[in-house]
Parts: sequence; C-alpha cells; structure tokens
Amino acid sequence: MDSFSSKWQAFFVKKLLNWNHSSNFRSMPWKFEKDPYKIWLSEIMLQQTRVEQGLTYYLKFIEAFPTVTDLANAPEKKVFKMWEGLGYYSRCKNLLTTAKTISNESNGVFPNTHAEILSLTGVGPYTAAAIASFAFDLPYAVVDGNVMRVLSRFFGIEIPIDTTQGKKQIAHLAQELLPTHQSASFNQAIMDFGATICKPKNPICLDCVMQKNCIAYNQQLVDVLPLKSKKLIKKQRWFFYITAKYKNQYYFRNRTAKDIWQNLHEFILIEKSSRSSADTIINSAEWKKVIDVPFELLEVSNPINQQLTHQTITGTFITIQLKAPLQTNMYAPITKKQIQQLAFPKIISSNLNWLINL
DNA sequence: AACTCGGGGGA
DNA sequence: TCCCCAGAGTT
Repeated sequence: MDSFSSKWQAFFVKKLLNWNHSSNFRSMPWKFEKDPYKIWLSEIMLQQTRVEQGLTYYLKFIEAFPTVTDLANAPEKKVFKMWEGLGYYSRCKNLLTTAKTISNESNGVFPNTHAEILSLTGVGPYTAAAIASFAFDLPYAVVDGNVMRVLSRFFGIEIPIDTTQGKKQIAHLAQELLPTHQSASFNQAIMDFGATICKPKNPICLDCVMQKNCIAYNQQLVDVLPLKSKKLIKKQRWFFYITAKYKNQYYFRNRTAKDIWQNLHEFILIEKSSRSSADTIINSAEWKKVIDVPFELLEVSNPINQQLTHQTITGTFITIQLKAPLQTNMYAPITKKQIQQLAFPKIISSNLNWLINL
C-alpha cells in the first residue's frame, strides 16, 4: 500500500498546487462557492456528466431554487421537467429526497460533518468528499474519473480501476497525498489537471509539469493507463411508440418499471427483443390489447437509433387517429398544454414537435 | 462484485 | 463506433 516513496508524493503535491496557482484551473460558477447547497447541487449534476453539459442546468436550478427549501417545496413534475435531457434520472429523484430531508428534518440547514453528508441519499464517497472539502474545508480527498486517471498514470498503478482493489488503492493514495489544510485547492486542482492536461486521450504530456517523475510517461504507458478489466456489453431493444390521438389529446404513461427512464413519460409502447416490422406490430395481439377501439393509420416513421451506455434503442413511431377513447386505463389522454409540462426521454422529446405538431 | 442507470462530445 | 464524463444505488 505504501510502496510509493514520500519523495515522489511530495513532488506530485507541490507541482500540482503550483500548477493550480498559476491560473491553470478551470473557471466555473461553483468554484470558490461556500454554500453547501449549491456545491451539493453542482456535484449531483456533474456525476458522470461533463462540466459543459451540466452548466446550463446548474444555472437554471439555482435561479429557480435559490435555497434547499425552495427545491424541497417545488412540484416534482417541474423539477423533473427541468432535469429533462441531463440523464441518469434517479439523480433527480434522490435530489428531491435529500432536499426534503434537509428542509424538513434539519430546518434547511445543510449537514456539516463528513459522516452526515455521506449518509444523504444520492451522495456517495466522491460527492461527500467534494462537499466536505469545498464547503467546510474538511480533509477528504475526492476520487473521480480524473483522479483515478492522474494517479494511476503518475504512480504507474496497474491494478484495473474498475475493481474493488484498484479503487481502494487509489482512494488510499489520494487521501495520503491530500494536504490537510489545502483540501479544497488540492481536490479542485487534481480534477482540473486531469480534465485539461492528463486527459483520457491525447494528454498534453509535453506541457506537463510532472512529466519528469511520471511513471506512465517514462515507461510509455500513458496510452495504456488506467487499466480497465471489463468490457461493455450492449443490449439491443426495439421500441414501437404509438402516437394515438383522440380529440386533441394524446395517450401517455409514466415509466415506473425497474428499467431505463424511470419517472419520465412516454407514448404507448410495444417493445420487441428482435427486429420487427410496423405491420407485424399493428396486427399483433399486444396491439389489439391496448388499441382497443377502431383507428386510422396515419404514418410510420423511419427507425431512429438512440445510444445509451448499456443498450441501443431502435425507435419507430406509429401515428394513428382513434375513432373513440381507449378503454384500457394503462395510458392516460393528455392535452397539448399538459404535454409541455411533462419530462420525456430524448428519443421522444426530440421528435415531439413533428409527432404532434406542437 | 457485478449490473444498471443517459446523453453528449471527442477521436 | 467506442470511450469517457466532478458516481451511486441495487442486486
């Protein structure tokens, strides 16, 4: 565990803080922020999310909900609508849970110890360390994708970072490196350094202030580290969405199953595990079960692919005009005005305009 | 320990 | 296409 010489560790910390003080850090609205609520909000939004992508959402949320109590008291539907497009929607649900906990049980006062922060729903080791160090100057080292990459390269760690052992070793090393009285600066610096210099692809080693003692650089392992042991397996799914209109209303439902897009809304869905034609779908028993009234077929879209991390969705939209309201209660009729308040997955929101000509 | 949860951007 | 992004919760 302590196989790295303290000399190299001192070098790393000194060079990193120096690099940071030379105004190389990234400029972001939550930098130097001391309000734990704002730090928490930004950290949740940035989980597995690029800073540039999360930025507009953060600004929008802070304006709409200046305090944790404002967020706790907001209608859930409105919060999900504002989160629409950011992905990983369980974050939004957990965000609301924690906002209500703090607002109701702590009178809106954010917890100020590492253990309490870590116990919040949606707050794991990374986020707890980030809030503790940035808001309260507590000595906890953050470990995110940047930190794992930077440390595995500089110290030449060859244990895969997607294993328990690998994560444990990096976390231990990061905590050991952390200068106790400069935890916020160190944590921000190492992430900015990873994002701008020690990048995943084409890192800027020629400009790197620690090149001299970087094991990956000296042993030509920069393109190899960090190691990962697992390969991603993608599942293919075929979604047939039925845009069913009756008297200026369209049928939707909220996704509640243990699956993607929980708490988002969707049109009537018939899913297939293999490629299928729209004709087959329209004549299937499943179709007759949900489209239980006479209808007129208006349009069948071309298939549209959406890439997710673990699956590829091929979506086809089938537009029909109902001659009577559906008898099933699996889907609810929604007016155009109401539709605009609902949150949808991207494959629906990006096609909503032409589907129901808003 | 393995799986699953989105959407976007870069190579 | 594939990989990665200021990770966390569930199984």
